[in-house]
Amino acid sequence: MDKIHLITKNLEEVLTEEDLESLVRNKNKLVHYIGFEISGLLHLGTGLASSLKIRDFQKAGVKCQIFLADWHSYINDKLGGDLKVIKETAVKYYKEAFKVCLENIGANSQKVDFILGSELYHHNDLYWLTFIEISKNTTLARIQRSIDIMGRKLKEGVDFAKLCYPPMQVADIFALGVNLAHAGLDQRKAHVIARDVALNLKFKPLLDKNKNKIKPIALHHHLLLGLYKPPKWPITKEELKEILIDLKMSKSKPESCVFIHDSREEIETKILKAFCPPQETLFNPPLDWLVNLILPLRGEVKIKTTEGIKTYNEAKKKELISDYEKGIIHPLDLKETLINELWQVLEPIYKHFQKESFQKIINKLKLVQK
RNA sequence: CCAGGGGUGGCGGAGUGGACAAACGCACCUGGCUGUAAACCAGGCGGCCUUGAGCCUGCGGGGGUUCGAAUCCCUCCCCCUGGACCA
Repeated sequence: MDKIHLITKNLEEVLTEEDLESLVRNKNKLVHYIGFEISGLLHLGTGLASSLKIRDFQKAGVKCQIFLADWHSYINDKLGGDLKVIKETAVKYYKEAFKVCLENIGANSQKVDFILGSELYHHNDLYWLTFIEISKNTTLARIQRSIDIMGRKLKEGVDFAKLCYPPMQVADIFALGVNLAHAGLDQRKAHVIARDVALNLKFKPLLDKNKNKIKPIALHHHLLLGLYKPPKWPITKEELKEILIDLKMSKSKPESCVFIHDSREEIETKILKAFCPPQETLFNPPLDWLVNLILPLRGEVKIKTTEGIKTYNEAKKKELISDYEKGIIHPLDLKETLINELWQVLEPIYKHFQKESFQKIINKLKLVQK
């Protein structure tokens, strides 16, 4: 099943493989969606890692949709909690930025549908009915536990609107008729709720081609690591697993991530400063980026090793990691490769946004911290 | 609406009339050491400059008392805990 391979490659988690197989086997129309909050500038994770999978999905014949979650962003106090600014940013910047990213990595942006949350909800009784149905089929405790999907902790005293966010996110999936719900691993809780309530929905359940109720399949891509050293180091594998989501690249920590608009100099500075212990492969941001982003993006990379220049392709991912572990790749050589390769990908995007009209909005968003 | 607790720098958290530009910790920045980063050591960390026992801004907002306020009073806003109200 080549289709399935395309859909699942480089993913961190698929819920569940069996469901996906049966969906494909029965020749159902595959409908994908990935949702984004509207906040600051796009970074590599949002802009490239997500687009990379969209490219794969398109190759597999999947209908792809990007959901611009303006209401969710409003609920989550993004962009100063100003819905007008959020909407404007979604339409004028996010859409454009995603299109550019998609095109630059070889996906077809024309065939991706962009959907604005507020438009989906407008005059849509069925949506709100589904929202209520989802809420009826889950518990307050569960919703409370799931608010980390918005990057928040319950203890910070959330307002009630924030508790509406998870069921809304789940309702989005059903309202859009999505059978392939795609997101970073941090969105797991919402997707699991969606799967748990799916068969109980009456008003707008997700159906297969034979009109049977089905659960949406959750596809979770890897979250690129932030460039900083973890708060605790050294750290055990188990401890790391627990805090991994907190260590993802985050636009609220500009030095932890690379934005799709960063100049070559900015990229260089950030990556050279990145945490990168020799021979460490468990938590090593530059190695992580190279393996999980650059390799799939570029197909192959050349790196200086003590055994001369070596070429690694996607199939040699494990070899690259083990070579680093053996110490035949020096951290600085790894970083230099990463910088060069990353710039190959980002330069056209960088140039595209040099136009004055974009610079204005980019500079505005640069000042935004959340 | 009531009662109690609270709002201090990027974060956590001291300070409760003068020695506070505000302890301490974390984060961050610079330099040294490493073929990267980390660790470690030294320094910095509100702003300004003519770098000074200098000036300005500053402890939720506004007003006041005082020679002097983050610290006292008034008032408003917001957060937390419980209660009341409503059913």
